[in-house]
Amino acid sequence: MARRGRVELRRIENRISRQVRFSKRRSGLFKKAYELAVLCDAEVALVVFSPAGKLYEFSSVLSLEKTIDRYQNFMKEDRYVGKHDDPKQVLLYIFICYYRKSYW
Amino acid sequence: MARRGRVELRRIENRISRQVRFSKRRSGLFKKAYELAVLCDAEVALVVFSPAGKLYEFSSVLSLEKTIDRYQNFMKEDRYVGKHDDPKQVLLYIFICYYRKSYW
DNA sequence: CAGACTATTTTTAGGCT
DNA sequence: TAGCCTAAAAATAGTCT
Repeated sequence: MARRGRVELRRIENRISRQVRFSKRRSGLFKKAYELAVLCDAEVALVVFSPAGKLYEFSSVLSLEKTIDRYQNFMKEDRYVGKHDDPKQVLLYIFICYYRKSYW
Repeated sequence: MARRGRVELRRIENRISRQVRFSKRRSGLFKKAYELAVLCDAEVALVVFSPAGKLYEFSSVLSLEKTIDRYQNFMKEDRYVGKHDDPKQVLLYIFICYYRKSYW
């Protein structure tokens, strides 16, 4: 019984195993995100789609306006500094819509 | 030496300790997010602001359009099902703008 | 800050319910 | 699916460099 060795970092082929692992590791990930936010006073946003298409999310910020303002300010500052010229950096935009639920 | 006991889940008051812990736990969190995405074939998006205001992000999806489409479809489906009537669920919108960087 | 070290805690794979 | 259990693996707090 118990695990047979170190886990290979690649897609789990068995569908059942994959779903069970997802459920377990998702709990761990959200707990870690929560702990990082509390312990280190960080602002954390996490969005996960399960293989089955279910949506899970975590946000350490209660006020959405606050986060939006922060992102917008971040954008402005970056534009002003002219970092867009750096070829190593890729500007990304994501629009997230989700439901707040309990996790654990 | 070594730790003196279990860690209390509350903000670390010492600024230096908080920054060191942030750096370490951030690495762990991003690693876990990456592993969840690979092992379980999940779509994961993670955004973290450090206490100092630096932005860190992870996305398991290469194509931004794909993620946007997924969110938009998710919204449409939810509206159609009429889940907005559930008082336990709170609709949230977040607009995220960030730079893609390497993490570890 | 970033890396090495290490005792200790935490997470987790696999099995079972 | 979700929860309990256990041995093994991984993460990490504190310290030093």
